[in-house]
Amino acid sequence: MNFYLGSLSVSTKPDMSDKRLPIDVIRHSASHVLAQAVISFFPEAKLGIGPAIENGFYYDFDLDTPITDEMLEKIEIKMNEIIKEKQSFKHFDLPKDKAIELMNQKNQPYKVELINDLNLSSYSFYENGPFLDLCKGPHCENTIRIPAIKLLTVSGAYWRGSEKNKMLQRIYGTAFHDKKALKQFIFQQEEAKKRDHRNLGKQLQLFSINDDIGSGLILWHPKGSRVRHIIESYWRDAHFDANYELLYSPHLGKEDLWKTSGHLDCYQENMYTNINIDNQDYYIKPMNCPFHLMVYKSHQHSYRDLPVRYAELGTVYRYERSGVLHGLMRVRGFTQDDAHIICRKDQVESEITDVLNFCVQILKTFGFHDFKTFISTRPEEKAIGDQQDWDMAQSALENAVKSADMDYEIDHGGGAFYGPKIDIKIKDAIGREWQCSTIQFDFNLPEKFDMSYINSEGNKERPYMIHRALLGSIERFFGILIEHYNGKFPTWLAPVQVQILSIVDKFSPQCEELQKALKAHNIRTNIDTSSDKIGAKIRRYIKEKVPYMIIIGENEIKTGVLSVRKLGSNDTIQMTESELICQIQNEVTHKGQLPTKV
RNA sequence: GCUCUCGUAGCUCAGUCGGUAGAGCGCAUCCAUGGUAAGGAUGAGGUCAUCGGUUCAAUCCCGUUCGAGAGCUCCA
Repeated sequence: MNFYLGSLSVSTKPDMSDKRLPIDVIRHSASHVLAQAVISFFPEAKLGIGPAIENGFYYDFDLDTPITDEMLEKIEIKMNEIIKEKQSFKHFDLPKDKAIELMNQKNQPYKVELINDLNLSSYSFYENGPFLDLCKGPHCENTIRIPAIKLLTVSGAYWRGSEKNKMLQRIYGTAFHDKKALKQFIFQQEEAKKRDHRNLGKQLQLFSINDDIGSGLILWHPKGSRVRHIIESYWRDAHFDANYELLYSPHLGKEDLWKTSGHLDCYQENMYTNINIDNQDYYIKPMNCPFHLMVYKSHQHSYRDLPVRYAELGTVYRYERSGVLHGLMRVRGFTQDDAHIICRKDQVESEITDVLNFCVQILKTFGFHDFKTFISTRPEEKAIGDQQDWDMAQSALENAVKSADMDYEIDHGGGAFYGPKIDIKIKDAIGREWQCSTIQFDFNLPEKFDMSYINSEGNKERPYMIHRALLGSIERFFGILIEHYNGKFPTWLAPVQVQILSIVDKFSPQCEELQKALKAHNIRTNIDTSSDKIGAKIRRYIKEKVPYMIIIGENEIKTGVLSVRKLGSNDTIQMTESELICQIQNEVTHKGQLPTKV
């Protein structure tokens, strides 16, 4: 819960003898200075909360005047003045009634609300200079110990995170131990901005989103489609190798199907409205599960048939509120790399282990090597399935993670009502974490769809069901890949692998000949025989981030040796056609290339 | 959905304190045939997102709708 006094989340005691205070203490102190600066400009501002957060701090204000970017600059200047004044942070406690009296006197209704709700025996306050705040602390001894600050953005935030409450203005800022660390942080932010998949998607002509088509609906351009096709081909081959069967299922289904599955009860707010066909209501699918289960149910299964592994690149549509849409990362129509494993109890653990290893294999192929796993267990309230099944499933998940030798954390009570799960987070080239993969037990759907198999005694038995997605959504994963590689796709993924450049346009026939030869080896090649100078052409394909450029001129034609320029290198390497083909094929076979260092 | 900010050529962006607009890249044509990050010239392209209001006059001011961005909330 993030709506308490931010200070409550700071548990570290400051050690004043240590020159390096905990970063949260510095940031939290900086948030007080921020509030102090804002109050100095707007004495009427009502204070919300001001905690330290992962990459900095914020403070919420109820203030009628909108805070502009220029104002933000002024506030930051003021903050630096306050810091230089070396104001001491003084701490004192008050009983509840006195605390409320003090905050009423300061005209701070939100603080009064917090005091009332916290219900403690005494309330802690911090004071520095003219500024006073309800706060558990701890703080720096004085403001000069806040070494480097920067204000970042202003945005809206609901009081206590609830849409029902008033929207306050939130100022985000950050603080670091020294100017160098602050600079590094700003550099990282800028780096993230530079490799924003929305910009790269436009520059590299990978995809677009068209207003006339609709928000959150992706148009895959030829180059993006090419990359997607490569991803999907690899994915399909890998799934066949791992003994999955691949399915295709329709994009909509009758109302009764979604009633049975429970989606109309539990998920309707994310589903698009009904389509009436021949007096029957149909719904566009937000998930693939019911279709896969229907395939399972299309005939009777023996215990000998299990496990059944059905996978599909299934395109689903979900209503997402307009404000949450974001490039490829959050869309309204997307393709899940979905699978459902239906198995016997005695197969559960090995299935989970296999899925986990398979998942790691696939993620590594795409250049991700840093993983964190989270096991979410049975929620306290309303969960279906008996405790034995939950225990069995949870230990299967834990054993699988252990045997894969992966670090994991347990999120107690964090599972869905229908079963426990493992989520896997991957770290990208600039240290950001993304959750793509999820492996979930489902004790619900087998019940609802009355799934069964015939056991060795000839009796009907309920199978176990595991739902999993490895890349998550192809759209989102593509967005993450673009940013991970900064648009410089490794050779096996690059939409164009080789760009052939002629020095002079009269060498076109030789270029075409080479292209034909490379194409015969499944190498994706384009030719530029335009009348631009070679320097201009090289510049163009560096910007297009093509892995290989081959320059064809008089010398090459005479010697029969190719001049090859690799992306990221300013030198040309001489190699024969077969050497080049061999090198590219080698990269394509091995995959898994890491992004270049930032 | 909510708060704030924004919407000018295919792209990135100037600009007009109210008198219907400009650059660079890209595109087209021509000249140039040049060896490793931009050769030169000419030209085409815009109801200044939409609808309405104020005004002699709106791209600019006010309001509406649509869309985008940063957040909140939610989530793959």
